[in-house]
Amino acid sequence: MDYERLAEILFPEHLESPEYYETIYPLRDLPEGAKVTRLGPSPTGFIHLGNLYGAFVDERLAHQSGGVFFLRIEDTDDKRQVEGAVETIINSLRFFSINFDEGAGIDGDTGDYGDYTQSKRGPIYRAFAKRLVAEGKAYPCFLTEEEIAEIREKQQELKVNPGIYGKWARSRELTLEEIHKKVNMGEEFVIRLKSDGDLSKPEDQIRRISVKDAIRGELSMPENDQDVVILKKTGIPTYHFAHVIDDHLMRTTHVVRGAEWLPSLPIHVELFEKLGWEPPIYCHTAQLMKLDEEGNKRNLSKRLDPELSLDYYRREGYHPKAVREYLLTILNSNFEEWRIANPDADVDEFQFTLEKMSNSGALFDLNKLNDVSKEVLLKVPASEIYDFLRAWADEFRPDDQAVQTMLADRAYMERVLDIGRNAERNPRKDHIFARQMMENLTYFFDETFQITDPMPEEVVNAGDVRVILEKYLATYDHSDDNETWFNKIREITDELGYAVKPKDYKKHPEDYKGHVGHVSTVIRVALMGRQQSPDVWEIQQILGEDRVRARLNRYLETIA
RNA sequence: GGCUCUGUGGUCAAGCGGUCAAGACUCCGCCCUCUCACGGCGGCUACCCGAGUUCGAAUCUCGGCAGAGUCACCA
Repeated sequence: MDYERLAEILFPEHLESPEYYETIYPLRDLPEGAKVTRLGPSPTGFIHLGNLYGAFVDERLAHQSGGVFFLRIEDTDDKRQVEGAVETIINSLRFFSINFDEGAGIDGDTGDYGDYTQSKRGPIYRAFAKRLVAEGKAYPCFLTEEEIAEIREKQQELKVNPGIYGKWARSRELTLEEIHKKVNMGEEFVIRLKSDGDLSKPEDQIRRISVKDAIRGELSMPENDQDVVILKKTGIPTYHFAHVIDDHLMRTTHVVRGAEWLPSLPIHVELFEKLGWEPPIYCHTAQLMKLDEEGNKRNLSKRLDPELSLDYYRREGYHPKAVREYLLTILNSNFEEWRIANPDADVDEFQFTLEKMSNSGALFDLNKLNDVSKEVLLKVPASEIYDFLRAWADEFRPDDQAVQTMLADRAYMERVLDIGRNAERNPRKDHIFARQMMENLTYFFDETFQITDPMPEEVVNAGDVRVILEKYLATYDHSDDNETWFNKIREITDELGYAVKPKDYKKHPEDYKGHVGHVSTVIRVALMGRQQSPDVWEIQQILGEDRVRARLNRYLETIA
């Protein structure tokens, strides 16, 4: 067979030579050890936690080593394009401080290794496919869908591996004349890799490939024997071919991708071999899992788990720093240790390593995220939290009157946010995510203040609610310091026959109507509408004297 | 079904032939305390199973089992 001739028949258009592309995309001039990584999302615009997890690995690898992190849009599947998706991807990741150095972008591409959108790289793929055909390493296949289905049925009957390979690859047998004729008649075809693999041999004679994965170590699996499609009948490459061509030409050093790609690794290895290139270092990450209804672990799925989309966390109002730190705790097992030793260090100072990555899929743990978030937010100044809440509210709650009024007075809100946080020891860790914070803090604002909790039973039974509030109001002096203020409560407590020390009450409940905690709770409920809150004195200082008196009076009126 | 990956408490995980098998989160109890939170102390709960190698196995080998992934002109 004259393969050169075949290549001309199949690719009659003018194409640059492979050597041309090698020249215009030279090796990158980067310092020793610098890593080049890439994110290759399909442009559906949908990003979930798993994508973020992977993107984070790419980003750290590149930026920790002084390398390059670029965005390549993998839109070779023409069926699922979504308008504005690229922009969404970039913005979503930027929100979490994951920024690209080059690649497809909003204002066109930046970087010298473009085009960064696969659908625009047609001639490049075709040039290399043509070369493969000319060397007898790839061939046109005219099998129709129906014929392939028949082959599969037959294979099932015979209980052999399905697919187009070896003797099943009928188009391999076609002569140049037959092909030429079919092409002239306008028959459609795909280009398939002509695999050298043979898995029908006795097991001990099957060649195994061995790949060193940066996360998983030595990987060993049977070689590829499938004549996979590299160019679809539309002339567009499949993922396998695009990956090999692009990552070679874009000089990617580390390919970070999910473990679901592991089974197709032999295909990629053979492709690199046939093209005569050195493959990049593969880093197959474990997949984030989720517990399904039956209690089984399962991969995160974009179709089944919309609540795990990045948008969910943005809507709830998780701070990006919190999500970032949480991800790091499941990404690198030694991160938590490091964080305890370096409580105030910037996350980026942590040396992320592939070796410390887990091979098994982690279950997403909301409890842990919340805990991490509390710690993270404690370190974020109130003014910054305010900015964050403001942005969150404007994006997700623009018409929510309650939320908007709570944020109207910046200085006031900042004081509210800081309550109990500046204690020299054991500061409060109340803040987790925006929605939770806003719901938590409603009692600071007259517009959203509501009495939701009942008065304590002990006091109600004794009929002392009114007298406690009246005495409290009578002795209230807004300028009292915390200690003076509480001593007054102790006096009222004692006068009315309640225990000043809760312990006394617990020891001899028959001697008292209740204890100082119950008395304070009456004030809490009247003032905050809740039985639980941070320090009352501190809250009062923020509310201001007028508001405090007004709320107490209003409560007395309602029970009059 | 073939191939591949994974298997330590409820969750995430240290561990690399000798440990009373770390730690974090959750849960429970106690302490601190005017409530809640914070903090402190303590507790429950784990090496998938079975052989083998070895003086000794969570760690090495083999065989099961379980979960996950993948077998497209999708990525």
